[in-house]
Amino acid sequence: MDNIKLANLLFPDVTLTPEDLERKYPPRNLPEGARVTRFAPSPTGYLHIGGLFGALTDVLVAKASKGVSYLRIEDTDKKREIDDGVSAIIKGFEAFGVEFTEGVTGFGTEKGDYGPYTQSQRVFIYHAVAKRLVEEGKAYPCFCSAEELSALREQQEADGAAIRGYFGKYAKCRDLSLEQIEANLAAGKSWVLRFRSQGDENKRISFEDMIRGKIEMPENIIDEVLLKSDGIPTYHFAHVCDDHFMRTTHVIRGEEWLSSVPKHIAMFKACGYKVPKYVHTAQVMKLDEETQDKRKLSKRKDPEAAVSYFVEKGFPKEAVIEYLLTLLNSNFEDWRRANPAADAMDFPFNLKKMGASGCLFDLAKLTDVSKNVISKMKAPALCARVAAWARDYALAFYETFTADPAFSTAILNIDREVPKPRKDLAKWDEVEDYLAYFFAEPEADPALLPERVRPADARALVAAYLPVYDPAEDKDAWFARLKTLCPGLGYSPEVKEYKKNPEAFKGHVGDLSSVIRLAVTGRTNTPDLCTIMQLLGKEKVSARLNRFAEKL
RNA sequence: GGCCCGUUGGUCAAGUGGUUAAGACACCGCCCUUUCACGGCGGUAACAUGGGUUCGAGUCCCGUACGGGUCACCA
Repeated sequence: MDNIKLANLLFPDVTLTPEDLERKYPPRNLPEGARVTRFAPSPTGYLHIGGLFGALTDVLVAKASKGVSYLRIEDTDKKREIDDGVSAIIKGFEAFGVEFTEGVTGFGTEKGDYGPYTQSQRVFIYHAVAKRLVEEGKAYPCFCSAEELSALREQQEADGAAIRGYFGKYAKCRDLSLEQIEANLAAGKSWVLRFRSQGDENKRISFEDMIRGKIEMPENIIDEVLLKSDGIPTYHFAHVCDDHFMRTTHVIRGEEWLSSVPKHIAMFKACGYKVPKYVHTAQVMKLDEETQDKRKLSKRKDPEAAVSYFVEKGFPKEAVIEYLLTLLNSNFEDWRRANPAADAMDFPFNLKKMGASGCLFDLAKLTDVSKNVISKMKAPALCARVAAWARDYALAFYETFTADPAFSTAILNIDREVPKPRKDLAKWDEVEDYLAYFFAEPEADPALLPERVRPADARALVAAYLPVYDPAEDKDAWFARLKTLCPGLGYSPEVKEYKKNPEAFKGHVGDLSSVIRLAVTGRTNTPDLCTIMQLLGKEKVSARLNRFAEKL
């Protein structure tokens, strides 16, 4: 068999050589130990939480080693591709502030010297490498139809074959003569290019996974498809060519790829390329409500699988990132405690600390992380974030919230910027309800009156309080004032006193403040009531107190 | 079915042959407190299972169970 002749027959127009490519994409000039990572999604749908998880790993690993991370679009499956797939991915990363040093930056735009970063634009590279492989007898054309291949599969299943696929005696086209190939080509038969595996099923190959350690598997013996009949490479071949010429040092990907590593190593070696380090990460799972089993987060069944879910709910991007980081490296929380103000992206990420088993996505924990993140924000920044979210997802609220920015900032500033700030808010979609009583008179329900306060007592309190109510009083004066009313109403001005001698009083000053809180806000719990009343103003407060008294 | 990965409290997890088996979330209790939060203190709760190896095993080896992945001209 004249391989050179075959190569020219298959790739008549390809003149570029792998050597040209080596010159075009030279080894990167990076400091010792710098890692080059890539995130390589297919534009087949929205950005998935698992995708964010993986991308974060890539970015952090590169950053911690002063290396490079890049975004490569793997659009080799035209059938599954969706129209705005690329922008969905880019937008997803933008929403969470994840930035790569290189690669695709938008629809049709990219940065970096190792491009193009979109696989459909790299066909010239795959073909140059493929041609060389044919010249060296390491790849061959296969003319089998889809029907023939599925027949083969059924046959193997019937035989109970341990290994299934296109290999050895099943590989009909592996040893076609040049004449047969020429005839097939002349007949216009479509073909794929297959890898001519040199593997031995009785031999084992071992490699090192940075998370799982040494892994041993049988050698690959399958003649995997390198180029599909449309000339576009399969994932496997694109992975080998791209990660070599983009000079990737660490291939970080989901564990679903673990079983194809022997295949990939064989291909790297056949091409004469150095095999990259492999890192197979565990999947993000969730607890299935029906079966109560852990299972992979599914795009179809789980709305929270899409990163857009968190954007819509209004989780601050920092919170989602922080939470993901706690899953990624469990010492993140310790680091955060030691570096409360540091940028999460400066966390010294350690691949070896990644868990090997799948973790459950825990919304309760995310909520906790988020409350902490929000509690540290200053009111003006918080206001801007709430407004930006509301403009997109709660327009009516946006109007009322932004009508008086100074007021909005002031009400969000209550009990904020103090040593122990409140942690009431976990996400932006809670803000509207949280602040509702500032923008509209609440419907105070008399049933929510404290146990120790009967309607008549509440009415008496309002009657006594209104004449002495002075909105100019500060918190201490405000409370002292309330205490002066207590004896006349049968309540104790001191809680301790009441506790010592409960029979002597109807209740204590706290019960009375609860009545005012209920009348003014409709709630049984709020931030500092005195400040709330000051911001509301005397007119509204008085009106609310009166209205409440009438209802009793 | 073959091959591979995984399994420490409800959840995320420290842990690399000798620990009273950390910590965080959730839950419960107490304290603080004008409410509620916050904060503080405390509590319930775990090495899937059976065999080895060893003076000693969550840690090493083998089997079993359960979960996951993979076996496409999808990634």
